[in-house]
Amino acid sequence: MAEIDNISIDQDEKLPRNFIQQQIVDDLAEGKNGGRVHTRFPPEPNGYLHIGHAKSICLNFGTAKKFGGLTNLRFDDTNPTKEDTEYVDSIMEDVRWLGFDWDDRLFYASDYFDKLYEFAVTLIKEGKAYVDFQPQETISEQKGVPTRPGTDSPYRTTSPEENLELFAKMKSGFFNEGDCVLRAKIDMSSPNMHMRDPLMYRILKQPHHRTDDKWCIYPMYDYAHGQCDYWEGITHSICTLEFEVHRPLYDWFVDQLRDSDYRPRQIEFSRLNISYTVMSKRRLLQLVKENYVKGWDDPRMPTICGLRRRGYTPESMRAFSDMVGITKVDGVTDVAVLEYCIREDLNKRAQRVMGVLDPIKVIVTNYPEGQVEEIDAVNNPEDESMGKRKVPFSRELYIEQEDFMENPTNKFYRLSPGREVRLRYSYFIKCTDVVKNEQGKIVELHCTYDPETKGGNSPDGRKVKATLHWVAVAQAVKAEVRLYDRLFTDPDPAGHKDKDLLEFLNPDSLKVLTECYVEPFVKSAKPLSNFQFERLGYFNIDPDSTPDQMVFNRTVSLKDGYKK
RNA sequence: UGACCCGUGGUGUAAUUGGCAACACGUCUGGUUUUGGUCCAGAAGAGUUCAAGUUCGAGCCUUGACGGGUCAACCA
Repeated sequence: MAEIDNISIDQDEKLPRNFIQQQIVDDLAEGKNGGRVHTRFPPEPNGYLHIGHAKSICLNFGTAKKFGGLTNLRFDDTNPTKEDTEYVDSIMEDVRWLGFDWDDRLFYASDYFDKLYEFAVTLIKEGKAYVDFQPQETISEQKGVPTRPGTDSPYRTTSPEENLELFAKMKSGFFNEGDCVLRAKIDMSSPNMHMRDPLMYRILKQPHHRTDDKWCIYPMYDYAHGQCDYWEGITHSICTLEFEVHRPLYDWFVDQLRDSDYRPRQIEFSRLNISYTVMSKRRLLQLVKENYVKGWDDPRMPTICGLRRRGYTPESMRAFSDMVGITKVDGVTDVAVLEYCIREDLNKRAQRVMGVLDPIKVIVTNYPEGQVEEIDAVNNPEDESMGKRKVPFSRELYIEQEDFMENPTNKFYRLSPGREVRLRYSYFIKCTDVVKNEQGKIVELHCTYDPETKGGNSPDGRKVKATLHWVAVAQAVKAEVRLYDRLFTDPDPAGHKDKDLLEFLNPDSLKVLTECYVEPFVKSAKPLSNFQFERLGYFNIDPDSTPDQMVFNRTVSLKDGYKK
């Protein structure tokens, strides 16, 4: 583990400084916050984390580490109507899986409910907050529109003494949901809508997943976040671009609270978008709820649990996060970059194995019936230390239907009648007969092998143009293989104002093959193990897999240089 | 018609702070190869949204346009 950390630090050193790191360098140079760097990852536990969160996790933990600082995990659980411990657990699992550790610094916004209440009381006493009994629509109307100033609430002039009493009644449950709210008294004519007397508390008579029914008033995000940062000693509060206009409010609350030079600073960066998928919790939830996918961990989902099930490694996701960079530019990253990252990682590490997805039987007519040879095969040509294994070879084999063409085109140089190819690690074979059924469909190929070519080379220096993967029929493990394609047919499915993203759902995003054959070696592997099926791609064992019925996911295909 | 933010090859980022626009992905050649993978060598592709200004010199500073985004939830 230590070794992996060192490697990632070394790589990090080579990366150019992003604008956030630059700002931290500047802050440090100015001697801010006693030279401390402390970040936090603050998800709301109302859904599963996706790869955009992974970028934020890498950014927050990575940035702090780079400057010798710390990172907290904090659940932003100020809305009991949406949150649940199910999400808390999955989020912790995902952060750990990505390779990050918050040590003992696990916090919840709900940890601060008492302090937030006390602070609200202070603001009321200072005449900076008031209880407003107007209906929601009226408050909204009074806020006006961005181009026109708002108007004051009639409750804005209530005395602090009376507000104190009213707020206490709010807390005690005297009022019903919607009767009133607590608002900060700031500036109803501010060009920034968030400064027009924002709501601090609303009444929600709902149990909270941690505080149960202790509270019936809950703080709003804007009222809670900066204060939580402050109390935790956060120095750099990194969030996404949509919070940019919240920053003056963030600063306003913190300024009311702080009593020293220390102040947390909000910095915004652009959220991650990846082509051919969507990245908002709302839309992902819709895909799950309406059964367009099989769950949050469906391997087609851009969720961390989905990508994990698909066969993505933490290393590949961290590499991806580094590669896309941090800016304030709103763009769409090509999914090919993600695919590059997992291929690069798995190329170095994945156990090679042979598997036939779309089989056609080959009879090696001059090979003795009943004979089985154990052929030596290299486990990973990129890593000699991974050693070798034995693969059974016999008279009846499966090869890929795609690897045979009765009337080959110019560029096709695999098996065809009369042509000789190599079976990987074993022998040269030559196709002598094509056996068809009554409908004219090819059902079997008859080949001869050259015993002199054992291991895959001919003593006479004869060359072949292709090497095929294969599996011996008798020893083959029959398996199900799930092939995934992009979820949407449009590079930016959520980017069309006039069209619903469901119009772009890819009907072929999942293809299940049930008649696949894999060499027996895979039987010994654990769930989620990554393999390369030679010439095809990277595959892993799905959690649905059982010893009797193995199930593989295709993580990603190999790059294919073959052009028809 | 307000405030704030953002515009650099197809895509994502860089440009040591004002000095020959670089890297990665992708694409295309060629070589090696017992994976049409990997690896190696190479190529094409932007003159930095536009315009003016400051300057010996601007992707970077200034001003103004244009284009895109965010903000008017008792969500975060």
